[in-house]
Amino acid sequence: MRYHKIPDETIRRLPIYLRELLLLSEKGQQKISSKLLAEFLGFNPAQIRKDFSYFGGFGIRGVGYEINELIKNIKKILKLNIVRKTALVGVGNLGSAILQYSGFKVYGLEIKAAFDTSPSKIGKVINGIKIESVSKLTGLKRRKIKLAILSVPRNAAQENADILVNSGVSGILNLTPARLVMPKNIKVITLDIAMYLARLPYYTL
Amino acid sequence: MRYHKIPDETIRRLPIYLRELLLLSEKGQQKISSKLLAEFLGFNPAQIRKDFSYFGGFGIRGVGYEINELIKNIKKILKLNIVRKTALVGVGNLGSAILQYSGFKVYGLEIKAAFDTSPSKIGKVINGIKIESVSKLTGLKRRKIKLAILSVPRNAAQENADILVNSGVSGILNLTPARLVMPKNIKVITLDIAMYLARLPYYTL
DNA sequence: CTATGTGAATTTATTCACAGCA
DNA sequence: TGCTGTGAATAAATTCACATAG
Repeated sequence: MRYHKIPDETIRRLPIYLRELLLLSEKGQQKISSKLLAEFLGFNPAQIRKDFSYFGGFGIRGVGYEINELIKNIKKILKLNIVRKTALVGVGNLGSAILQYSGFKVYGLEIKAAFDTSPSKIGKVINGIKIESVSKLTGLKRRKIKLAILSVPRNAAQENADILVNSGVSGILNLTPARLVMPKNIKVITLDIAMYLARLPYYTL
Repeated sequence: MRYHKIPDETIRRLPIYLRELLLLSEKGQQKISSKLLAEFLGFNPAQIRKDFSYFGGFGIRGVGYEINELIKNIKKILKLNIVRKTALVGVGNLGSAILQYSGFKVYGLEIKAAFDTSPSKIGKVINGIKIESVSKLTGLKRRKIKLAILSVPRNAAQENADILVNSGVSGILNLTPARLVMPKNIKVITLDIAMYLARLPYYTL
């Protein structure tokens, strides 16, 4: 295979494939074709094959893909082949829902620390995680936590993001509606739930 | 302007513009140029102008855009110019966080009803909304609620989505990791938080 | 024969560059 | 002059179509 820059869209789809494959694996499936996987996901089979081909291709011609092998490969690409420790900053309504959310596990993501400013929350334990003061954020470097979920109020977002970066965090899932200004070696993915709901009326009403 | 199919990507960006413009308006700003708005959002100015041009263009040459006018126009395009009533199905951790989330208001979205199966939750009031039995979902048609947020367990997702469609809902924000099979006049936007976090390690670790 | 892997073709989205209007 | 609106150019992503390997 010749050199190709890997499209961002391909990376965006990998976790979708992974989720479906994990489900199939759980059901005891061993093999899958691009055609069938595409049908399950509503994608085009060529797109699936092309996505995998950027990484060398994981299939067997005439046969298809071995599901567990494919899972291993995608996890490796996404660097999810080892457990990734994550910190949560801001244990409000959304934050505490996230602390209790079980959907991260399948991806090898584990929330290992939670922080808040409110004295009434500090010390409380949610889902086995003791809430710490945000002043303890600097300890993330020592604890080798490189990922963070930010769910503080909007006006505290930039400030806390800055602290996270200073504490060695290099990837932030920003659940606030704030635009974060960050050094460009830091990856920020912003996810404002309201913005998704706001697109629905256009299509349907 | 000649006829153009409006790109989905344009629609995806409109709520981003709207959010920023609302913020600027709040701060008392009156006018904005595509150049400045682009700078705020990290976009290309031509893209912003082109996005607006699909709808006829809202600016004044040599001057820029009148912020409040632009807000009005975007809201109209997104059909957010009147309050859109939304139902929440599934009042678990995530669901109750959403019931208490204040970020929908700026878009004219209001959660007006919440449903769950659990007898221990039915009748409870969260943020002014009384939780009803899912058996009451059929009443959505009468109550003219056309949008829904689905945050039930994965294995209950399809079933509840079907009920929603039968109750007249035409747009669903699917917060479960389930693939929903729906008639194609129903718009589903799926948002699995874990999938966003799962992309971070690729970029940064 | 079957289903992958991949150049080529096509479609879609972004950016350029400038005409046109306040 | 200054900034919009927009065709044209470019870039990116998707899909086709087929050679190739099992």
